[in-house]
Parts: sequence; C-alpha cells; structure tokens
Amino acid sequence: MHLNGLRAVESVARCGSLVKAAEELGVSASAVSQQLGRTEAQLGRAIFQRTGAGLSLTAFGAEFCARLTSGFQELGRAVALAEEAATNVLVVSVAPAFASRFLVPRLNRFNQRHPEIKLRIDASTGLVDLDHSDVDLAIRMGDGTWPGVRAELLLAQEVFPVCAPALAAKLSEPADLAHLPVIADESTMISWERWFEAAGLAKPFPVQPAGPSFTDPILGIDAAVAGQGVALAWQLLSADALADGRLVAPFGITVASGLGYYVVSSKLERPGRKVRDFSAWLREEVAKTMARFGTRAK
Amino acid sequence: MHLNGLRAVESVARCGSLVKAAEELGVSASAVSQQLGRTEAQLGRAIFQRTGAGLSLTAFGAEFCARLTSGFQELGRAVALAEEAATNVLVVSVAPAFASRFLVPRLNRFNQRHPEIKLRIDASTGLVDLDHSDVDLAIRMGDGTWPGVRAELLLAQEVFPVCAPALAAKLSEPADLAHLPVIADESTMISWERWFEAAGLAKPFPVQPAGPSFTDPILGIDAAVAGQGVALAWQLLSADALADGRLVAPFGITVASGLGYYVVSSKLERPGRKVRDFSAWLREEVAKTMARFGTRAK
DNA sequence: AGGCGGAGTTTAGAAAATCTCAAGTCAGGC
DNA sequence: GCCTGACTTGAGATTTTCTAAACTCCGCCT
Repeated sequence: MHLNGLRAVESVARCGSLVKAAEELGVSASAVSQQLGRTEAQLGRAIFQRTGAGLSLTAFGAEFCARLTSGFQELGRAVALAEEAATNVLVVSVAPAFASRFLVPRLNRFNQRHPEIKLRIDASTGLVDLDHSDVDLAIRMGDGTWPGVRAELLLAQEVFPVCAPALAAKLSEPADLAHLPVIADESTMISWERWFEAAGLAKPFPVQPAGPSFTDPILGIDAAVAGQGVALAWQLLSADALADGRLVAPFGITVASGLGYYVVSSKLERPGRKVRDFSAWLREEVAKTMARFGTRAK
Repeated sequence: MHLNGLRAVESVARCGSLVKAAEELGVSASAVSQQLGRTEAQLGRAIFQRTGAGLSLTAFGAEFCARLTSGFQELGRAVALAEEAATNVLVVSVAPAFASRFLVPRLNRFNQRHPEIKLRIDASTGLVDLDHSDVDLAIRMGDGTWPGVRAELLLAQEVFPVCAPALAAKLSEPADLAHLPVIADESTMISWERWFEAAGLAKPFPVQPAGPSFTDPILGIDAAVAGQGVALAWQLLSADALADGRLVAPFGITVASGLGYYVVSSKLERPGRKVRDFSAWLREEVAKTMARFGTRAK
C-alpha cells in the first residue's frame, strides 16, 4: 500500500481542499492531486467527488478517511513519543553493583533537581555499544582506555580493607589479617597483593585461613557486613555502609588501584543537555560522598 | 515523517529479523537496513540493538513499535474496508421519487437474493458523474443520449391520467377532463398536450379550472391520491398506488413520452458482478410490476 | 586454528517514485 | 462574457529508494 498516497488523501479530507493540504504537506497542489489519483485508482473506488468548485468526500470516502485519520494520529503519537523520549529520557547503563549501592539511593535527589528528565537505568553487566543502542551514558570501571568512546574520569578507584565493627576489635595492625578470613573478589583486577604491599607487609603474605570468594563486588561487601571476614572495599560501593556504621575501615591505609570510575558517552555526537545535567549531578554526589567518607574512613 | 521508514521499523520489530521483514515487505534486506538507519537517524534515537547475531529492540524501541503496529493496523483496517467496499458495496444513484415509490419498497427482495451485496442508495436530484464519484450505477429518466456513459433502457416511459377512485366516477370520456382540476408536473418534459392529442381531443384543450402544479412527480401523484385532481402519471411511480386501489387510471389510454428509464453506468470500466446482479434483479422487478400493472390499468 | 554460514551493513549505480512547472479544464461570480 | 479559483494533466527533472555485490562481525563446526 501507498502510504504517502494515503497520507495525501487523509490530509485533503481533513483540510477540505487540495490546496490547503498541499500547503500542509509542503508540496505542490499538483503533487497532491496525483497522489489522490493514484490512491483512488489503486483502491478501485472514488474517495472524493469532483464538484467543479472543489473536492468533497463521497459517502464511502468519509468513513475511509475517518479511519485513516485515526491511524495516522496513532503513528503521530508514536513519533511524538519518540521525540519526547529523545529529549527528555536519559538512559544510563551501569553495573548492577554500582546501581544498587550508589546510584539508586541518590536518585531521588536527581529527580528533585531535574523533574523534567525521566531516567531509565539499564543495569547490565555487559558493556553496551553506545553508538548502536539507545543508551546515552554509561558508568564503567576500568582504566579509561576504551576505544571509540568519550570517557571522563569520575573517581580514581582506591581500595582498603573493611569489616564489621565486631571483627575490627581483633585488628590493631595489618599483620593481624593473617588470623582472620580474607574475602576475595574474583571479578575485578584488584587484588589484595597491592594493598599488602602498601601496608608494608611481606610479599607473599600468608592469608590463613582463606575466606570466601565472590564474583560480584556487592557480595564481598555484604559478606563483610555479615561479619564473615575482611573485604577489600571500593569507596563508592561501601560508602553508605561505612557512613551508618555497618562497616568500619581499620588501619586507614588505602591504595590506588590504577583503575577508576568513568562516565562514558558516545564519541559520535556531542552530549545533549540532559547528559551534561546528569554528569554534573553525578560528580556532585561523588564529591559529597567522598567528603563524608573521608572524615569517617581515613 | 518517513512513512516507509516507519513501516520498515514496524515490520522488523514484528518479524524479529531484518531478513524476514524484507521478505514481508517484498524488498531486499539491504533496502530495509537503510530504511532503519534513516529512521533512527531522523528520530535521533536507537530503536534496535545490534547484537552481532541479529537485531533486538531497545527498551524504548519496544514501546515505540507497539504504537507503530497499532497505527498501521488501523490503516490496514481502513484499506481492508475500502477493498471490501469495492467488491461488496453497490452504490446506486436514483432520483428521490423513484427511490421512494419504486425501489425502496422492493429492496428487501434484493437483499434476500443477494445478501452479500450491501446496497447504498444515493438519492439525489443532481446527475452524478459516474467516472468521478463512487457511484456504481444510476437510474435516470431521459432520452438515453447522455454522452460518455453506458445507458441501457429499462422501461420506455408511458404516461396516462390517474385520479382517486371517487373522482373517477365523474370521468366517462376524456373530454370530461375539462371539468376537473388537472395537476401539472413542472419538472418533466412530459406534458398533457401529447396525451390530449392521443386521446383525440382538440389541440388547445381547455383545462378549467387549472389544478395545482408541482415540481416533483411524487407530489403530483400524492395530490391525485388525495383527490385533488387528475395527474399525468408514470408507470413505475404510480404502480403500487394503482395496485392497491388508491388510484385508478380512467380511459385506459396511454401515450409514449419518448423518454424512458435508463440504467446508466460508467463507460470506462466493464460493470462488475454486483452491478450486473443488480441490473438483472431490477429488470425482473420492472417486468413483474408492469405485468401486474398491465392487468389492472389497461 | 581455520573455514563456513547467517545476519546485518555499506557502497555505487540503476530504477522508480515523486515533485515542479506550465498549460489545460471546468464551474461559478462579477 | 470574461475572470478567477480549484483541480487536473503532461513532461521533464529531481529525489528517493532499490538491488547487487562486497564487506564485517560473530558464532559454530570440524
């Protein structure tokens, strides 16, 4: 079916005249006339009556066009939705751990500041292709050397041991870690080795007994909160637990992991206002969190 | 907006794959891919995710396409309606008088015989342009010499005086008409003159007192039924009134008017089955009516 | 490893649809 | 009777859209 022909018919029916419809469609009256003719021929039925002084709908045409109008309105709504979404919906891709432990608890403040921006959090472990998806922004951990994207450092990742307050009583110096379960995080490139080194401990530090290990950073921190051992925590993911006392950070020795949280966006297009607004807010939240966290943890 | 692009998007979303959609649309996969790209660019938002092994809808795309599907379904229904109408609806244009006095009382028999054909009676006094309207068939009175149309004689028009039974008692021979009101029909080319001539009356026959005159043949016959005078009746329009005795036709002298009822259709296209069915039925009804009428009126 | 095949994309050229402009028709109004 | 407004028609130009073929990417199979 001739969609453009149908649109021409609909427009003429609604505008009441070929000339007005041509104006609405932004083409010449001749073009519209030809569209009409073709559509009627294809349909095998007259839609308009030629009355010498203008066009008028046939009885059949009136019913037909009523449906056309309804159909095109629906399409119009779909496109309007898309356009509204393109300007007012911000899709952010983040790792589930970051979403649940940092982003989500702070979202209500973002909504208060930017009520016009509807946020969609796409929490997935995979790395989305920013150029070929509807994701506007991603927050990712890494070394910032991803190819083909714009990556801006949000926070340099530092790590440090954390544990439940009850467990902390048994720790007065780093070497005491040898007597407590140490929780390992298999999923990241950050290992205890570097922290042992920064704390001035012997190179192959004997961790006995070996604690549990997890593939998700959240689980490691949860285990620490539950008193199952000492975990190597990341600042942002453990900030809230440290703030309300569920965790404590003994020793005060932190070590840079060499990695960081990055705000990642497509290189192909300049970031829109909504992306810039979100980035700015996010940086503020990180700064606020780090300020509070600094006084408690260091 | 790119209607064809939207259709491509909708089809891909529904079919789940570019290749299947291309098949549905009857074009190459390449064409569909380009449509998708153009539409997404125009919308400024990704609708599909490129997952290496195929396309999948983004969260936004799913909502968008749901609306598209609904819109296109509405358009599809409109077109389906049109196509059904093109095959099963028969639009007949007739004069109001003929419609009310002959056609409508007999329509139930047509519906019984052809329940699949939906009849639309367009009762208008103007002559419709069969080539440029949705009228399939017209029934018109005249001399059959209309240009550019196919006109088939349905019945040669004959005229004769009619009046209410009470009035008929005062009429034993044509000359008695001089003493009764004679009803004139201004709208037709048929005048009393020819009947007076056929009845063998003097050329300028003195009609005294002059009866009422009307511009619609129905009104003349109605006036005759009401006993207001003698009208010059047409066979088909007065047939039912003669059949049930509301009118009688004194003298039995009829005269050919030189005009006739014609079934008129467009010359441009061969009449479809529905047109032929209706024509055949109409001829039968006319024949039946004339047979009955003949026994009573002549 | 390496080759194969499915799925989607890209490119360039070809084909088709659509547009514009100009001329033509037709009816109603001054 | 001529003019004007509204639509149609026709021819050529333009734009869009399509096809075909090469290309990329990824998973799968040997």
